[in-house]
Amino acid sequence: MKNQEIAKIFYEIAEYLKMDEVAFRPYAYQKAALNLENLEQDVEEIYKKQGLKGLEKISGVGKHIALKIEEYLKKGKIKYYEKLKKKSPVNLGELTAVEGLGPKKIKTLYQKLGIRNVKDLEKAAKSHKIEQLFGFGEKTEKNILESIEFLKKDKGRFLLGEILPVVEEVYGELKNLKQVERIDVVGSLRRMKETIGDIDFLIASKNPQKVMDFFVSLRGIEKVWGKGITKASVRMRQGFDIDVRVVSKKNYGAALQYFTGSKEHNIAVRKIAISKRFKLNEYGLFKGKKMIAGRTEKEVYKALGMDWMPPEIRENQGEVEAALKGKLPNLIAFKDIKGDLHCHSDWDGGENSISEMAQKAMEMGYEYIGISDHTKFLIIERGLNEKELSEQRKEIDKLNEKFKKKNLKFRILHGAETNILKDGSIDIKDQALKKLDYVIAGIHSNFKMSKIEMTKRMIKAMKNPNIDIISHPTGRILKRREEYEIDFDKILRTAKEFKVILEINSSPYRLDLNDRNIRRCKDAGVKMVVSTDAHHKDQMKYIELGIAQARRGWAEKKDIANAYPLNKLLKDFK
DNA sequence: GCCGTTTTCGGCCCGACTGTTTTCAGTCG
Repeated sequence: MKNQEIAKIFYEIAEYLKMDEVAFRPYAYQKAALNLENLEQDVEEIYKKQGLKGLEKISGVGKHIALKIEEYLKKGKIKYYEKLKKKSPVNLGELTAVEGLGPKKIKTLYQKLGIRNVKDLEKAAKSHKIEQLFGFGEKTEKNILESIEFLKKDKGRFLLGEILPVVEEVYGELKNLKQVERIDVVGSLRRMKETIGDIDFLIASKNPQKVMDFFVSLRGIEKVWGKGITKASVRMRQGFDIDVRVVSKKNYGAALQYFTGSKEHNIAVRKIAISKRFKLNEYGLFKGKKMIAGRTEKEVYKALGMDWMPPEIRENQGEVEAALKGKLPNLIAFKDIKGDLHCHSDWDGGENSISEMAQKAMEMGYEYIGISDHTKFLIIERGLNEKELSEQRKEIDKLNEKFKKKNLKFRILHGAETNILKDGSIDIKDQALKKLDYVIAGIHSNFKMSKIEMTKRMIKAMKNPNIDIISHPTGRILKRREEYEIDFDKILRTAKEFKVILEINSSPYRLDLNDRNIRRCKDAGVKMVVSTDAHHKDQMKYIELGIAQARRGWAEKKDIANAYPLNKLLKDFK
């Protein structure tokens, strides 16, 4: 599927146009990119079946952009984009990721200092060439260096949500090969880590050579690092590597266990094997030369006196001990989720109407959806004021009335994602908050406060008797922005005392709370909610990412508020 | 460059914050 690739190019075109101070056109490209990104159908399929007319039906795509999509599908590149790139040959993806750098500053840096990428940027900053530029200064230079340091830490890792669609595609193609008896995603992807270094597949086959030949001929491969009889490694066009390993069926379970990891988990498990005078490797569990387990993962763990455990918790964080004692947690799963409580509608500039969002929620098998649009402080997101909230209520009541008449067991809850202002107050009056079914509060401004001030600010908001949920509690953006400074233990104590629920935000760019904080939350007895923060109905599918992090944090059904049926949930809300 | 219960032109989300340029451009959300 080329949707993401084309979207990425359109985003870059938008940035190039902004560099040249072109008005409005950048936003047209951005909008087209957003809609392509969230499109469920393959844009290539649409083009094959309906041609240019079909492309133009995509929201935000008109005649000219449709032609550019066609050009990419036919020739693999877009002339217009190549021309822009030639004019300013800078690595936009890299440079815009640096905090404080936008198209204008990037343009100046290129024109005055010839800076094309982060490497050039770092060199210039370290030799204090940047602070001398007009419009730049000492602080900007320092911030640039700090931001580069942060980006370096995450280098080479990709977001789980970015990679999953590619994985599904490759998985599907390999699975269809008749020589493939079994195939699994292994490694950190099977463990659903928030960022992924590379993609690993394990395959069972009697004819490894055939599988290898097929694998290295897949579409989208840029370079083959190595190809042997049972092992191959390639670089994909999108910049990450895929490794494939083929084993025979009788070793499959042991290999699955071995390649899933984590390394720390495997070391702990192997120590147990040694203590029982066994040897564990990727081919099986051995007593002397005799293989005593290896066909399935379960068999391997069982032979070691352990229960099988979900991949998400294999991080040597106590799961080995729990598995030995038969005390593994019963992890939350998608089937337990009854509704999504953080969804935006077109009232605040989201893509879909309340009714469309509700429809999607029903399709997902939910009992309820919570509409929680931004409130007035966030002007850019068309935040709602008190009056608009009460108008929105009327629309929601009407829709609920309709569902009742149709005997549908489904309900829309009226919430809001309010803003925690600098002093900890909420941007909506208490009177209006009381009328909502529930209230979310989140920090969307002033991220760089001292730890003490930030903790005070958050706690003040949590003590507001109308606040039920804190959204994206640590404020991080993966690979982009660090968490703000906050005393998380104090936050947990306050959450417990004032019965505030903390959100696990499922956006692929946030995943906030993260796995470790989820575990802390659970251990502190604080309730959580898994939400998507969807600004488009198709983003509701990201719930899987949030659930995966919840599982990594050992969360069970009882820990997750939106695993509760509606009546119990409403009782818990203030 | 897109879009249309003000439809083929004329709009298109805009205020706060930061750092630096002493009056505001650029970035962020």
